[in-house]
Amino acid sequence: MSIDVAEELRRVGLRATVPRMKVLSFFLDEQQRHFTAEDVCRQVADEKLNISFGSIYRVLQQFVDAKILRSGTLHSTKIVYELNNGPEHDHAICMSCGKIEEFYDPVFDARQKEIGESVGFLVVGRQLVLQGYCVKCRATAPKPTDNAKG
Amino acid sequence: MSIDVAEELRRVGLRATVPRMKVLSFFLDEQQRHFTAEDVCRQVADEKLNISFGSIYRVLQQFVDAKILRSGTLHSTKIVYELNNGPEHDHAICMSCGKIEEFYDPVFDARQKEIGESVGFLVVGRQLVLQGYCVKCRATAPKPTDNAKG
DNA sequence: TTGTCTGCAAAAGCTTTGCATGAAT
DNA sequence: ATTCATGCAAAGCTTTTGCAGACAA
Repeated sequence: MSIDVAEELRRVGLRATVPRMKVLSFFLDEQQRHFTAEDVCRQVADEKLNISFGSIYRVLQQFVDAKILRSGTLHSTKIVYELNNGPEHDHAICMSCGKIEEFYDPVFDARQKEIGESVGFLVVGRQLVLQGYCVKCRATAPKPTDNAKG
Repeated sequence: MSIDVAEELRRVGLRATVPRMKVLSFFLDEQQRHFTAEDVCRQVADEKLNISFGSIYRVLQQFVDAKILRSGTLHSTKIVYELNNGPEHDHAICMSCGKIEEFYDPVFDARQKEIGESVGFLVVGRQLVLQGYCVKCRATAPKPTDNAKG
């Protein structure tokens, strides 16, 4: 795994340092896809290796610039990072357990262009997060009152 | 104007204090609709009256709780507040000048429910911001390269 | 009077940055 | 050897909170 990530790093013009390789390996290995800087720092540093918060933030931002990662905000104001592989998508987040589902809907793409035109905007992107309750949380605590907007 | 806001405040169970009346009056008077706490503090305090940041934040949050205001994040990570009047809507923001347009689209409402079902979520709300360029900025600096996601 | 609110200032939470040491090429 | 990256710690920025004095009812 080390060789792969080292080459990938050099490919995008970054030196193959330990923190960078650890962070990239972490994203490539995990089943989960969405992590905050704190998540990454905790997971990457636990193996007796100390990697500072400053480096984590710097590396994550460099990876976003290099299109290795994408960043955004989902739950709170914390920045969430995910691998920039696979197709464009939006997110649905469970307000009870935090579970995140990704989805892609062509209807949104089409409508956002039309809506932009109706208000005189050339739309080039969007930030869309659906808030709700996943199957499991609906079963255990079905409380579909109106918590959020919409 | 003072009488109105004082009564409105008491109606929602809040004492009619100077900071609260000033803040509410500010939102009611302005043509613009979207303000950060810093915006409000700057605008409300300039008239020789000193209102602290602490109070601004407390009052804004109380107004959100009382359904007088709505809050969310549009541009940055700063919280943006708007009057909770008129219908539900989403926002389009110009990435060049910051201009904000509000819109409502029933297609989104319908689709978000269907999408939720397809991933097993009961969707109760959403956070949607379209990013683009307004008419004016398209005219002066038409640079529709791919800055943002989508 | 009584309970609430304010201004001040300090703290909290997340992220960024300066700097000297240390590592990659 | 040179250039760049790291760890540490301090600062930045937005928002929250504790507290004593002040105000609304």
